Amino acid sequence: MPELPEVETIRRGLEAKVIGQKIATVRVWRPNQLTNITPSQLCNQLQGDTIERLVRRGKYLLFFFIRNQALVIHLRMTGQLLYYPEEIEGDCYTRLVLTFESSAQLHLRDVRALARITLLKADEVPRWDPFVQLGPEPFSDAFTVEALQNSLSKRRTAIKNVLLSQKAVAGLGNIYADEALFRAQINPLRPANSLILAEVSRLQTAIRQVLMDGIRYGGTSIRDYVNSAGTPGSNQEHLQVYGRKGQKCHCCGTRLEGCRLGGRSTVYCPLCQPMMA
DNA sequence: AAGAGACCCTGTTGGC
DNA sequence: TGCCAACAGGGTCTCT
Repeated sequence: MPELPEVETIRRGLEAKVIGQKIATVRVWRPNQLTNITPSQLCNQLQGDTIERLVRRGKYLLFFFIRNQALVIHLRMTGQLLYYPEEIEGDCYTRLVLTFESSAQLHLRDVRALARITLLKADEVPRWDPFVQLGPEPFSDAFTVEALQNSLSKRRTAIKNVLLSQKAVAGLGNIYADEALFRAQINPLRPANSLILAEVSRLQTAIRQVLMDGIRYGGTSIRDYVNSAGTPGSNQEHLQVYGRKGQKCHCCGTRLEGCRLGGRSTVYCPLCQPMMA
């Protein structure tokens, strides 16, 4: 559930708290959530190192350390990163705890245990395969109408599948993909390569708008999402289609329809988002 | 090569 | 009321 706006909200909340903090201990409860390292290796590598920078790329959060290391966390569905100024006992869903020398702690809490943790050399990050595959950041200069048009023109599958693939643009998940397509008035089932330039342009703008709104409202809290202080966001109050199947379109009053795409539930307005351009 | 579906996870929900 | 299947979904893997 944490998509770009949620991860960015967490990053902004954590930035002031964790930069300059030195790791005292690391505790791991689920070794299989570590992708490329054992719990004892992770502990040994991070102990005594200091967080220098906090970066978001797509839905990934990267903790860069002084000693050329980067801890990469992907929260997937239910992951939460919670900062505590003093040591505190986690609950049964606590999967990873970083304890700093100040005795502050960062907890990864994750009910479904789908979050993934990777430790890289900082200078290897740009060549890490998942990042090589990742599309442009939606707020970067690289995310142009032309770049999006180019990505979409090669794909015959449904436009929503392409948005979820992270290859045309990074950071959209099920919620913001549905919302962006609604705002751009594009049917999620449309073949990606059938979009005309005006539609691609609307989509590029809509993607930036829905993500910007998501950040402005502190993220979307449907089920599990809270920020690093444990506070929910309010963007769920502003959603136009996600989770509203069968309810009336805020724009035209038509009943919103649902379908499945790429294994994900999808909601759209059949009138505002027609199959033809 | 592209596209579709399974898989990992576990709490919640809906149907019988 | 109780039980169980289906569902939620991001990324990765496998198969066609």
